[in-house]
Amino acid sequence: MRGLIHVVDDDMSFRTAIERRLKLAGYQVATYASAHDLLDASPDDDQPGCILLDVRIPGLSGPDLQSRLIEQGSTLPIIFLTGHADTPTTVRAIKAGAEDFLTKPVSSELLLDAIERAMVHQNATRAQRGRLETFRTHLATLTHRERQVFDLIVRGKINKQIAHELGTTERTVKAHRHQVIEKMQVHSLAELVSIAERLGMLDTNGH
Amino acid sequence: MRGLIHVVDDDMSFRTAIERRLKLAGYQVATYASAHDLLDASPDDDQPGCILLDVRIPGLSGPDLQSRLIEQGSTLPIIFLTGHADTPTTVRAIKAGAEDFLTKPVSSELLLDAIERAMVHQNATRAQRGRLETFRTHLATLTHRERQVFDLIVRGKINKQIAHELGTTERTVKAHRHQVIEKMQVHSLAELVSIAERLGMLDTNGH
DNA sequence: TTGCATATTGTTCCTTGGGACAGTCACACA
DNA sequence: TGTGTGACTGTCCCAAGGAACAATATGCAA
Repeated sequence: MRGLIHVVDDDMSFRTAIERRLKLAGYQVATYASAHDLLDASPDDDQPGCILLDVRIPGLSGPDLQSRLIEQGSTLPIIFLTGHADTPTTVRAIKAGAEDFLTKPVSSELLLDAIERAMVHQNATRAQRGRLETFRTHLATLTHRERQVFDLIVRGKINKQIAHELGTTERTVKAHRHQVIEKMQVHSLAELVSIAERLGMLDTNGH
Repeated sequence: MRGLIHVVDDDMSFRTAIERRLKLAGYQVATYASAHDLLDASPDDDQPGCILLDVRIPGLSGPDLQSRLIEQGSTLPIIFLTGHADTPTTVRAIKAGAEDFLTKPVSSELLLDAIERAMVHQNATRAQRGRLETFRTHLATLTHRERQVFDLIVRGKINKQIAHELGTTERTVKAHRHQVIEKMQVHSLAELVSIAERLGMLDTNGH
């Protein structure tokens, strides 16, 4: 089992043919006749796999589906595979983060190469995403006050300043600060800042 | 003066025509008959502007020139403008960071829109790049020892640990640490970590 | 009403960070 | 040989972070 390929195409004979080729290469395959069919199935984001997507399909178009998936936070790589490639559509798709854009008919070599790249890429980002997810989860457990303290800590404020800004005492800030490093499960201020930076919580100007 | 557009195309009549159109729109224009001509001129990276680039040109091709410029650290936005757009070339160009990929003939509206987007994008990244450049400059003034201390500081190590790892005393580390915050011109550990993170100096795993 | 979470604050003690002041040693360069 | 720089180290002292032990007040849910 090397991964699950989601094939979205309205042409049933094409779906059947591509499914056969992909299964021969060792992949699992799920086929969908429309974008909505895939949305309804809401494929697992974290499992190895990718989406093979036609551009022109009845109902929601390929790029439309791409937009939806992005909105939903999906990170399944998308490979477009279409018989009608025009430059603006290609550009938009790639800019929106599509893994590749291929034209029918496609050689097995090209297709499998693209899929392999997609898998590698997905793999590389999965771990990273997992860590960020963990951070966000921990962050969500902070109370409002703790979160305020967190924000000021990672901006380099010292307890005295934080206490002043929040209209409380240094002692109280210490208590919250303790809770923050506890809940975020870090061992140093440096880790906390690093996390905040990765989550885009620090202004690019900042200092 | 809204910006300087570098037009690279082997077709002189095209260069002349596009130059006229761009100047009408208020842009400055520099034209080049080949990729090497542009490389020789080595256009200013920080000035507002972008590159209008044909794909098929004698000698170094458009995508080849793009690669070269990327290697050289150029950040001038590149807009491809070609009469022969094929999907693989389009995909590669956009993936490599091209701002847009247009086909000849191009309407003034499309072209000027693309240029405007390129300028906005360049503007947004220029400030960010400037800051990073400043950081790198400061970083370069650190001595070897200071740099070692820097690396350990931003990983959350405390002076005692740093001293142990470097086989020196806590007092010495303090001295280097002082130099580091001095030379990097920051006011807190948080800032230091933030900078290190932005410069990609912290492992994505790290902790 | 009772129990829990949250926010708050205090005292004491220890560790860590950081400034001030001072000094040694090695090495490269004029 | 004198000068400068970088690395190294020491003492004294103060500021800041953090743990331990303790306590009060509020509001919400079982």
